[in-house]
Amino acid sequence: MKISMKTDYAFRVLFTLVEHYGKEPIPIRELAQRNDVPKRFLEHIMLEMKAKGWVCSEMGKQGGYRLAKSPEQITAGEVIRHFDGVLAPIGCVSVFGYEPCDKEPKCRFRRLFLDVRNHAARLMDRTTLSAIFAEKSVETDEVLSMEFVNGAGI
Amino acid sequence: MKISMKTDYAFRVLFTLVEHYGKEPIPIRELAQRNDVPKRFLEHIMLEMKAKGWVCSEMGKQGGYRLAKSPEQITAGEVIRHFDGVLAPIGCVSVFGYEPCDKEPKCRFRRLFLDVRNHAARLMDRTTLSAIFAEKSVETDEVLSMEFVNGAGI
DNA sequence: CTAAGTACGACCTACTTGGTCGTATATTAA
DNA sequence: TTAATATACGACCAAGTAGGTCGTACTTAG
Repeated sequence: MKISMKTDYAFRVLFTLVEHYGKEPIPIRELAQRNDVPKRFLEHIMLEMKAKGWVCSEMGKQGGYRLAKSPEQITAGEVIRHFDGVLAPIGCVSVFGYEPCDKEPKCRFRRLFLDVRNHAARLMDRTTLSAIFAEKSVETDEVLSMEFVNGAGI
Repeated sequence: MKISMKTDYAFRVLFTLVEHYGKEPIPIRELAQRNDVPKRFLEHIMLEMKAKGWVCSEMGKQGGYRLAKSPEQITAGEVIRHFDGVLAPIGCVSVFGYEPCDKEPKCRFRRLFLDVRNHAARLMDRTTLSAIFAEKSVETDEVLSMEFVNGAGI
């Protein structure tokens, strides 16, 4: 269930670009340094993001990357779905990667997994980069202790 | 985000055992056949489930597996968490596998991922085998079309 | 004793993750 | 015009995981 490093790196860099939205392009070298991402690896990630239309590039000296659309137009859902694929726990509750369920037992989970998936999808797809950016970090301790009370450790 | 084959297989077999709860033990051979699971692979899965206390075994001829507790006492959450590990999308929102976040950008996601994780955890941990078993399969078409309208394909 | 079970560690293959490297191409400042 | 600094992009690669298979020892009913 964990998100991949690619998604993680992509988000880090996107935030730097959000912060810098409207200004001059930032070279990969700097994006990599500031976010502690391996530079050569980041090259590939940037190309993917460019193909997705989230960022655009300028070549040559003084070149680099900038956001291609406003931060309100990029959702967390898009990014995660691109780098980590389909979010649904099992195929038969996925819309994108739908696979009919032959096995009866599998289908018993539809309701449960569908709930999980729908909630995740709704949240992820409604949350834009600017919304996340504007948000304050949650206090770690508060959240953890709350969960321990519930006993619902994951 | 997909669940592993192990989890899938485990659930299939658990349901067969739920159906047969209170009767004579079922040999792996039959569990494998009925649920279309590779027999030799299932052996390992059954051992893990036995170690978890979900099933118990009887050796020798006429032996096999049966449920070790009542279907109300086994939750979907336990099973998934055992076979697929921590459910949290990122470390810093996990209670079990907590890892402090050094990177600022990562923390921006706390609220979003925490919501997703908490909802998933609550659902999974509250849903017992008997609850899933009692439930009717949802109509496939209904659900899919609903989702297409929302445009929230995952 | 034998047939039919479980128990369990060793092994294996294909795929995925998380990268690195070389090199071609574009842009600009001197 | 050339050196410096960018992006572009395919090839490669090491380690880990997923999803198994196999051999074999042990257990029990009939």
